[in-house]
Amino acid sequence: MKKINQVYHALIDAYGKQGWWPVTDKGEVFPEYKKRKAFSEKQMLEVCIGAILTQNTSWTNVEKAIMQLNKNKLINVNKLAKIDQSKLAQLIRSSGYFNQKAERLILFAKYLLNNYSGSINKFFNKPLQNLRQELLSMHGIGPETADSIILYAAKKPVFVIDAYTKRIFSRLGFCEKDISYHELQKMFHERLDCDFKLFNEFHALIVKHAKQYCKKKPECNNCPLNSKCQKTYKHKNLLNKHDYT
DNA sequence: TACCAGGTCCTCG
DNA sequence: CGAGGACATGGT
Repeated sequence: MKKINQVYHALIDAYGKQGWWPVTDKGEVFPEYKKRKAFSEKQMLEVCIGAILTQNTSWTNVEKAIMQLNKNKLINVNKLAKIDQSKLAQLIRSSGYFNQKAERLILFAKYLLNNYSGSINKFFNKPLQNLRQELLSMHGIGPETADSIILYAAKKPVFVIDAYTKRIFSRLGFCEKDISYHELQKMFHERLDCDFKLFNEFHALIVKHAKQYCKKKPECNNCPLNSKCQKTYKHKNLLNKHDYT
């Protein structure tokens, strides 16, 4: 079995299934995505919104913002496309960078409205690569946000790379810490079965593990990947900050 | 108190 | 290209 699969199974054993993406329902934020047969348009839009709002921001801050949007019935393409930008910015204040993000949400909604009659389903009903190119062409949507939307909202198989992925897999010795987004994504695509459920679960586990053990300042005691890690940080108290990578 | 958090865009060299 | 800065809140 490939080493990368061993890492996946070790994470599953340690944390169990994560069941991402977190979605809200009736204005409440649920920590887990309940097993539904298919996302509604509203739920898909909420994932897209969450993907944009969580750019370099903690998810708890994003949850507060999404609850505000829910309260104001703004998880809706038509309404988002029309709302005053400064008003939207205040509603999503908790998610940080609120002026930028308000602009990005409105641009995203307007794009759907102008090109797909506001239908996310229509937009997602495109080949993965075309969808990805279109997402990347939008202002404010870079590779991670695009891939999060493709994987968690459109449910198509692309591996999401984020700061956590780089941190964990460089520490494991799979790559350099400054590897490019594209290169690291290629590593996962070449080594894993092309299965959106696998990509979904794996990435969610990476986030879980990065928050629990493989933090910026790693806590290597009892780390479930300890035996597979090249950097055990056994003497972490003696390390300088720059050695944490 | 300072640092951190599921990035992206812009500007410069 | 790539490095560096701007964007901003809330939790620890």
